[in-house]
Amino acid sequence: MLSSNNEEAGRHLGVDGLAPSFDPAEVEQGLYDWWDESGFFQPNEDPSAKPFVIVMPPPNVTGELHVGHALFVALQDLMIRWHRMKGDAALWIPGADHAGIAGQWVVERQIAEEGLTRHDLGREAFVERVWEYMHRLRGRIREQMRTLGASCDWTRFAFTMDPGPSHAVRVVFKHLHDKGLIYRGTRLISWCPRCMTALSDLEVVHKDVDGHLWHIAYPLTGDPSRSIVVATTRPETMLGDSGVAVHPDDARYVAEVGQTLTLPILNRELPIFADDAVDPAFGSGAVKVTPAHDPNDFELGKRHHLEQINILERNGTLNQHAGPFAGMHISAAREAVVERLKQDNAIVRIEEHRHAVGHCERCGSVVEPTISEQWFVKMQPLAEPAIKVAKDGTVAFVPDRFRGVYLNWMENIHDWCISRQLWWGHRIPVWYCQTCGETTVAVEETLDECPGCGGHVMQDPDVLDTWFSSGLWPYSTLGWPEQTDDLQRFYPSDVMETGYEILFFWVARMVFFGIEMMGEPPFHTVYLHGTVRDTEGLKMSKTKGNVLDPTEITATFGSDALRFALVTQGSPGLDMRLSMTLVESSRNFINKLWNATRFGLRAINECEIAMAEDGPARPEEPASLVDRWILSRIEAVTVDTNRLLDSHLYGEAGRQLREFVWTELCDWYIEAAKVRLRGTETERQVVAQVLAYVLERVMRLLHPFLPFATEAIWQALPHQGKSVMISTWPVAQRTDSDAEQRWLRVSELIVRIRNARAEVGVEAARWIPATIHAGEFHGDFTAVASEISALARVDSEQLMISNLAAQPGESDVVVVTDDAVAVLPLVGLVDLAEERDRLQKDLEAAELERARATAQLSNPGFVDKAPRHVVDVQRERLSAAEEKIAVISERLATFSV
RNA sequence: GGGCGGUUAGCUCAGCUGGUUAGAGCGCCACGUUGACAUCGUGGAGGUCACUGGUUCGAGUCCAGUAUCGCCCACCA
Repeated sequence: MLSSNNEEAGRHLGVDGLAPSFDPAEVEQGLYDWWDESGFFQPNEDPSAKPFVIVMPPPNVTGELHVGHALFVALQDLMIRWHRMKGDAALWIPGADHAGIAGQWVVERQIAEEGLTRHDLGREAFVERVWEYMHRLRGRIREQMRTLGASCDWTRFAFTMDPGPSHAVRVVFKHLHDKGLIYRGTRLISWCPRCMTALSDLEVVHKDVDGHLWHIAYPLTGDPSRSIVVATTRPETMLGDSGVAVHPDDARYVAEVGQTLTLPILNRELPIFADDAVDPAFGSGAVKVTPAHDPNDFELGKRHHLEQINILERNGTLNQHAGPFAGMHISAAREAVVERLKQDNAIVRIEEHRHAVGHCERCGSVVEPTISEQWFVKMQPLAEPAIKVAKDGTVAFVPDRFRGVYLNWMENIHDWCISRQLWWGHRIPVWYCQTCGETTVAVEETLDECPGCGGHVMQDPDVLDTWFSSGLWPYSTLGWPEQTDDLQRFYPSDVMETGYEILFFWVARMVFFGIEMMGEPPFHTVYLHGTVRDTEGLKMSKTKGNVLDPTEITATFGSDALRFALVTQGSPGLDMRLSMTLVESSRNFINKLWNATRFGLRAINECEIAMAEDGPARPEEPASLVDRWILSRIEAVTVDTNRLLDSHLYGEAGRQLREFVWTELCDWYIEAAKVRLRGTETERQVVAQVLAYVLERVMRLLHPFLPFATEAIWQALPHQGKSVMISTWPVAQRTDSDAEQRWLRVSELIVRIRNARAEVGVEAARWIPATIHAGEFHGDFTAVASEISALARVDSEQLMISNLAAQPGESDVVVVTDDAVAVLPLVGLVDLAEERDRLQKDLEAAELERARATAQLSNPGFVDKAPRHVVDVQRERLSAAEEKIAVISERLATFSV
């Protein structure tokens, strides 16, 4: 019976040794709770420990988690577990986001099913409903995170709408307001008529749509028989026109500048004026100017003191300024206006025209630019230091190309519209006195009276853009503005790991807010992952119905399998496709690891291998070349893993570990171990020690990738350690490249013998005799004769290793490697002609090899300029090929046919 | 309009500072139950590294250009 020495963990794990095959449900059962209850998720309190902090991108509390969340959990948990094992005070702060506009929308849709709107409920009751929803979902999201194994510190869980972060929002608002960086202004903003709120530039997504360019004739007031033709893609906005602009040098219109036109339908008089901004080559060269509904025209109108005529109501219907069209929704107005213009013969021409139209990021409605009084953050002063830290590398990007993307955005930034006409979110902390008219910005949640005159105050009805509060996340979660111990110790954080799609929304804003409020950026590294797509490469979305539920995958294959698939499939900054076969093959790998340990454990327990608390000792005097080889390899892999993790190449590190376990440990070492365990007691001891050492090391290296499985397996090993997650991260011992090279010769010979057996058609189960002529490496081959015998299925009684030239007989198969010749007497099996063909193929390969090496070496530039070791490799290659050719040729010569 | 990325085996992707015969998983073919694993083993087939130039002794890797797919940014009405 295989049993665990760690009763506590064993009890929680329900693991009593390792079952015959890996069962994710069994393994993950209760393990997370045990970790959590043991306090392993909280940062190391040792004051000398270096903090390593990741602030989790708070998922929106608007739905279940999807595989995109599983990806960030996998990557962040990997980094956190790795640093925790390195002895750092690793802190991963979990949280959730109230998701302003998205959150409100979800609940609005829910009550719509009851036939209600938010106005039927009223603000207070509606907000109450949203809170209920969020409370319910919050727990669900937390459960899913736990299922995924996220080792975040739940005692520090934060929600954007909680009192602490909300207070931080008000303090920042007041700070920026007092500094003049937040202002209220009447400006042209993007308005979603469906959500009935202002949006920031980022919340407007531009889509190219096929439209038309309408050419409309505006008659001259002074001479209605003549007209100027303007071109527009949005004819309905003509209702708000207050001028027509032409280029100052445009000869066609130079005479008309200063005159006026009569606006069709409404008969308003419009001045004709000149401005450099007009492109004479586009359309008719004359542009209608609608200052209240077009960003360009807004600027133009300001320069030329034009009237701003707002034709829109908040809900997207046209107001009294639209004359006969008042009350109509703007989406219907285009057709109506065009129809009317046609009747009036004002339409001169209609062209096909493809152009970009802004849509609401959340609901997809066409966004209307409109003039409105809103709150803004003045960006220029905040952007400057945020540009500097990206340029000088204070904040690094992985992959680095996102630095440019970030800078391009920061350098062309516009002021940020932060007020939203919603009910769900942080209320703007501004109070207006009904008596004296004074405006007060308060950090308190409520203000009872006007601090100036004691009059009655009313709070601004609007709420803040949800990204305002997320932007403060790296310190609002640590108790700021109180100078808490957490804040002292854990700000700034280290790595910001998130999707590239929120680089501007979130990352950029955290940077400038962090510098402004805390005096330094909130992290030194931004690691950006890609989007998880479906098997077809399509983005997952609820409407497409191709969203994968991580908990379903987890239930079948386990969290580790999903995480390993996500981590090893991806590369920083690139999208990836996730398929079930990929998750399945990851699960298969875990099963392999599991079973390798089952094999190892038997030897370890039989030999009663002692292990210190933090793992077994490195075997001092390994008996065999295979031992030296695998011990060297595990150290090399340790070096590589460290190097790759340091360079944020997590996927590559995982793939490399998988490769090591499967190919080197299982296919070679364990296979070789099988025969050696039948050997002397000393040999058995060594094998068991090596297995213990390597397996224990592998569990630690893989723990950040496969937290559940490695813990379960590690607990089954006979040591006194408490948990692999708080064991020491491996640092490499010396490697032994001599052993690695020598074993390579042996394994190559074995592969070649197997290959020859297969080609000749020797049954797999059949043991055959062999003579190996090993020249200068004869000693190596002798030392591992039993391994060769077992792995190549050569009868050990009949295996002869000699440094004398082999004397192949008539029906022998001859296998030639760089370092050895194996002669396999296979009487009755060998077809001479086939054998000759086989050798002929080998000969051709060797000749090609020789030709290539010769070509390289006869190139004078190569020998002179290439580094010594590269040239040496070619020389060795040449002499090996020559030797091979000699041996094969000699053998071929004995075939008389 | 500007910027960025992908293009490597049938499929999904690695290939990190240029250096032997370009790798893995899945799929495919042929065998196969040795002290773990059929969620497996052994052997094998399969690639003009999108294309064209260039730099270099040497290019999948660096440079320039082309094609193609995709993404981001952008107030030409």
